[in-house]
This record gives sequence, C-alpha cells and structure tokens, in this order.
Amino acid sequence: MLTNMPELSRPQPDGPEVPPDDAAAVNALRSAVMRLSRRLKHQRVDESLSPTEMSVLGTLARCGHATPGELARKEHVQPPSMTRIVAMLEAKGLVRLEAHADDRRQKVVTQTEQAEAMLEESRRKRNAWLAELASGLDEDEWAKVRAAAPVLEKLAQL
Amino acid sequence: MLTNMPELSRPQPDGPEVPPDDAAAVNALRSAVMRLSRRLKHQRVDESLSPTEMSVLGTLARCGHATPGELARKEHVQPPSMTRIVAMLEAKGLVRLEAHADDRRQKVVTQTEQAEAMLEESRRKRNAWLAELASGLDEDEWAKVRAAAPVLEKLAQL
DNA sequence: AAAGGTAATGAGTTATGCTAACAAACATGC
DNA sequence: GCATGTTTGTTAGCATAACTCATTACCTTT
Repeated sequence: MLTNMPELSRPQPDGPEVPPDDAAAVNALRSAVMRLSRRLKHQRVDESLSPTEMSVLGTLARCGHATPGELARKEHVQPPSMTRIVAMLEAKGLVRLEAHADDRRQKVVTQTEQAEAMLEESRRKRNAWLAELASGLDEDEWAKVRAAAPVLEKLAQL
Repeated sequence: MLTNMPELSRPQPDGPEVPPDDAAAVNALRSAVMRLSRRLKHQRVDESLSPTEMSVLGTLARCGHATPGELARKEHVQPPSMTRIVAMLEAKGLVRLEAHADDRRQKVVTQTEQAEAMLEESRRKRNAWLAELASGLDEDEWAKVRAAAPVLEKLAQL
C-alpha cells in the first residue's frame, strides 16, 4: 500500500497535478489535525493556561529566550495576541520580561523555574494521555506516528 | 492504561514510564497539531466557512448522510454546536435537512451538489497548498507524513 | 533634525466553542 | 391507554481566544 512513492521533491512544480495518494493524505491530515487540536484543548495541565500559552512555554524551553515578535511568528499568531499571552504568562510568574540589550523597543521573554516545573508535570500528563491513545494503535501504526512527529513539527514551522 | 500499551518500549525497557522517544514524539505532535490547526484556519476555500464546517462537509462526503447527533460525535463537538453548524450550512445551501424515516425526533443531513462542487475546489486549493509545503520537505520526510496521515485520522477518532 | 519604518501594546470586535434549560418524539412501566 | 422517564435536537446565554485597527515608543536613514 505504501510501496509506491510519487516524486514530490522536484524543485519546480511544473504543474498543479498532485498524485491522488498525496491528495488523500493531505485530506486526512487536515481532518485529523483539526479534530486532534480540539481534543488537545481539553488536555490542559493547568486549566488556566490555554493551548497556545502552553505552546509558547514549550517554544521558550527549546529556544531559551525570544522576543514577543519572534514568538508571534513561531506560533503563527498576530503580535497583539502574543502581547496578551506573554502578559498572562508573566502575571502567573511563568515568564520574565527583560529589556532588549540593543533595541529598547523589543523585550526579551525568558521562562522561570516555575515554568520548568509546570512543563515537567505537563509532560507527565501528556505521556499518560499518550499511553491511553496508544492502546488503540498497534505497534506499526504508532511507529508511523513517531516517525512523522518531527516532520510535522517542521511542517508547522515552514 | 500503561499496561495496555502495545510494545512501545522496544530496545530500552528500563525507561521510567514512557520511553523518552515516545515522550518526545507526543511533545512534537502536540505542538505541531496546534500550530498546524491555526495555519489551516487561514487555508479556507470559502472565507465564510469555518474549519469545523468544512470538516463536517468532508465527513458527509464520506458517510453520505448522518444525523446531527452522529455528526457531533464524529467531530467531537457538543450537540448544540452541531445544531448551529448545520443551520449555518443549510442557510448557505450546502446541506439539506430531511425528516428521519423511523424516528421523527431525528433529522438527516445530506450534502447538496453545491457542496460537492465546493469540496472539489477545496481539494484543488489544498493540493496547491500541499505542493507548496512539500517543496520544504524532502521526499523521505513527506513519505513519513503520508504514511502517518491515516493513523492520525484514526487517532483523532479514538 | 526630520521622516519613515518597526516593535509592542490598547481597545474593540468576531468567531466558535461550551453549559443549562427546554420541547418534541420515542420507549417502557403499570 | 396513559404516565413516566429517556433521547434528540434546539434555544439562550456565556466564556475564551483569536483577530483588526489605531497608538506609542523607539530605531534608522537621509
């Protein structure tokens, strides 16, 4: 079923033709992403933290620090939304805002130790949720998800 | 639940609860799903149709017809939300509501030809988007996504 | 020094889900 | 046959979290 592999990575898209297999894949992907995102909303560690706020903390954990504008671009959110999110996180003591060294317009957001602890708890809860979901998949299916996860993350950043 | 897990921990059985690989995978998956869902919102064919409404149309295209309650369960949405969505779709002429044959409480939702045409245009636009995204992935990466897409769809339904 | 561009923010609006309460149609007890 | 409880869909009201537009502060270029 997955033996044939159409060539997607040709540099120039010399036609809007897309193999039907890929059309079905993107169809399934879109539907699954929308429904999964809805369910993920209910899987919060802290009820007072929205999924995007959690995602920002995750990004900060990876990047170390970032300006609000950078965060907005990474999360695909408009700058005003990020302003509110950062303000909320600061009010909860999860991030710290400092002045930018070179540009006083910008600010630098860094996570606090409290955020690190919360992320650890979040990982535990996500793992529990994962274990429950994984019981509905066989090993082969889960292997496919695991292989695709980093690619999906890259996809979300493109 | 953890005991119900299939053999997820292959080579290193000494992990704490969940193998680190899987923890990283679910981490990446969660982040990617949230961000992708946000981007998908901006990839609408018809600006006046929300992602969930599009998803309902897709479900109808697969199932042929369904009652509002069935749709609510499939989309993981509460019945009142589905009522509003169906009403919106009917107002736009994309679905038709008929009386249920056996149970006069229920209604049957079917898509119209107009919806079929819109879905076709939607596929074209999604394919264009896919082609653009695919240019950022190499062939191997895309193959992983394609293999995982059906599994993700199953995951969303569990 | 002035003009224009960029970063962050404030205010107000919109979108989209939820819960609670309700009406109509079915199912089951006597 | 009728009363009682259950299921289905709906209505109303509300909460959240995003958006757009406008404003302020700061940088950059001329």
